[in-house]
Amino acid sequence: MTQRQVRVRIAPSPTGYVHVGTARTAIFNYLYARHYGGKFLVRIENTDRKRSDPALIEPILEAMKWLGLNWDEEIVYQADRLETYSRYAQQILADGHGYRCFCPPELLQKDRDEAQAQKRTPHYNRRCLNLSQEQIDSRLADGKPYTIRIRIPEGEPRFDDLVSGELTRRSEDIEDFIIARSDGSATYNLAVVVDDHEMGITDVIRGNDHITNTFKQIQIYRALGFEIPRFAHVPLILRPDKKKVSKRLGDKDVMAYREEGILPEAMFNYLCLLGWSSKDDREFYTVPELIDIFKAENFNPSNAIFDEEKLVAINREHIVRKTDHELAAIVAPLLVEAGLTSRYWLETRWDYLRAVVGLLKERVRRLQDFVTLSGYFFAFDYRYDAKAVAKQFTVEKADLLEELADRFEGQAGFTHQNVEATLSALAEEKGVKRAELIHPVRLAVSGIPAGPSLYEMLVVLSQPVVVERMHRAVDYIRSPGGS
RNA sequence: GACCCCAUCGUCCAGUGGCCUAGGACGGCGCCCUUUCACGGCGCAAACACGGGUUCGACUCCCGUUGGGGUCACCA
Repeated sequence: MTQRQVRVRIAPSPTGYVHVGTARTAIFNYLYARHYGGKFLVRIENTDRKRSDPALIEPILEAMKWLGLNWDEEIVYQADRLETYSRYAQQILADGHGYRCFCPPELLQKDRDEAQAQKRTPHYNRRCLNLSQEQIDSRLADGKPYTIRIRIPEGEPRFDDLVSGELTRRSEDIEDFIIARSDGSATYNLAVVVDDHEMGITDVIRGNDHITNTFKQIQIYRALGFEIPRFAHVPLILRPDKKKVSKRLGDKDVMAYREEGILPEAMFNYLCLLGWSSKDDREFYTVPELIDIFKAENFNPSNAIFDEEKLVAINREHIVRKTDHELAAIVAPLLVEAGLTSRYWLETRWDYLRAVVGLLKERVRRLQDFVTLSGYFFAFDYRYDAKAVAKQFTVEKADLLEELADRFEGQAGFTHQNVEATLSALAEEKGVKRAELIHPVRLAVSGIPAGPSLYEMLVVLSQPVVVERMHRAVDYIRSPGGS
C-alpha cells in the first residue's frame, strides 16, 4: 500500500436499475474505503447521450441510499466532461500514441464477419495505421469522417490484481481500439481512464468481466503517462443458471428485494458473503462490523451463484435481532399499506404494535410475513380456517369455549399466568386435555391453527377482545352449518 | 472460435504440504423440545472434476485435460 489516501469509486452506467452484482461491487468499494479510511466516490457513466435520462440515473442513487452506501464528494457525471475526454484523445493522437482511422463502420463490420467466418480473432487489421501524411491530408480535405484509435505497442502488458495475482495478456491479443468516435466524442475506456486519473482513484474494484478492459485501459494510462492504480477484479455474481446477472435476463433490481421484504442490512450482509470471506465461520454481520474486518486480501477468486434462499435466511436473522420497537417502525407502514389498519390507529397504540411484532418475529422470514401473519390482530372479520374448523369446532367444544369465555370474562388479572391457570383448571374439571381447549381457543381468536404461544397471544389481544371472539366462535359453531 | 479468469458438499464459504476419517452456513432428511406454527437443540445424507508430475507425504505446489464463466462494438 502506498501512503496515499485510498480513493475508490463505483461507476454505474445508467440503466434505470441496479442488479445485485453492481450492488455488491458498490458495497465492496464502500467497505474498502471505510476500512482503509479513504473516500468512496460515485461516477455516472453516461457518455452515451441515451444514458443521460434522469429517470435512468435516479433509481441507481436510490438503491445506493437504500443500502446505506453514502458517498463522499460530488457525483461525477461523465456527460459533463465530454470536452475533457476529447482533449485527451487529441493528445494521444498528437503524441503519436494514436492514429486516425477512416474505415467506415460497414467495412469494419465486414472485416469482423470475415474473421468470424474464418475463425480468426476479429481484430482491427490496422488498415489506417500506416497511411502517409498525403493520404491523411487528402481524406481530411475530402471531409471524410474518422475515429481515433490507440496504437497498441509491442509487449506483454501485465498488472497485479488484488484478487487473482499477476494477470498478463499479449499485445497482439489487444486490438487498436477506438478511443474517439467520428464525432470526436470519447469512448468508454478513454473516459474511464481520464476520470479515474483526475478523480485520484487509487484502487479500481470492479467485476472480473472488466479484465479485458483493464488491459486496454493500461495502454491508455501509458499513452497518457498516468500512474496506474491498483486493480481488484472481484468475481461475478451468477444466476442459478450460471450466467452473470443482468437486466436483460430479467434479474431483479435490488429495490425489488425491498418490496419483497428484505432488510437492506440483510442484503448488504448477504452480498458480502459472495466473493469475499472473513475467513472464519461467521456469516451474520452488521455493517460496522464489516467495515472493521473488511480486508482486500480476503477477496475470493471464483464466481458465485446468488442464492435467494440464503438471502432470506440471513434476512430472518437480521429481523430477529432487531428490537421490537425498531421492527414496529418498519412494519407499521406495511400494515397501513395493506389496509389492515391506519396510521393514526397505530400511532395511538404503539405498545400494542410492538407487542404484536415481538410475538411474531420468530416466525417471520420476510417483512411481508408480518402482514400476512398479523391480520387477526387488527381485524375482526377474519374467517376461520376450514380445515381447522372441521377438526376443532365440534359441538362439544362450543360448551367448553362458552364456559372458558365466561371464566375469562371474570378473570381478575388477564396475565399469561392467570389465563393459563384458568384454562388448565377448566380442562381438569372437564377431564379433557389442555390441548382440547387450546386449539379451539386459538382458532376462535385468530381464525388460523398456527401462531404465537396462545397465552401470550391472548394477553396481547386483551381480555374483552378475547372474550368477544370466543363468544362469536360459540355462536358460529352453534349456527346452522357452523360445524 | 480467439483471448482471459475460475475449479472443495446442490449453493455460499473455511482449509494455504502432514492438525482432514475435509469444517461451517443455506437448503434437504430424521429425532428432541412443544398447545399450533416457528425458534432452538441434536443427528444424518452430501464435495476435494480428471490425469500426470514435485515431495517421505498432497484438497493444498507445477503441468495438462475436462468443465464452468467472462470478453471480443464508433454500448458502457
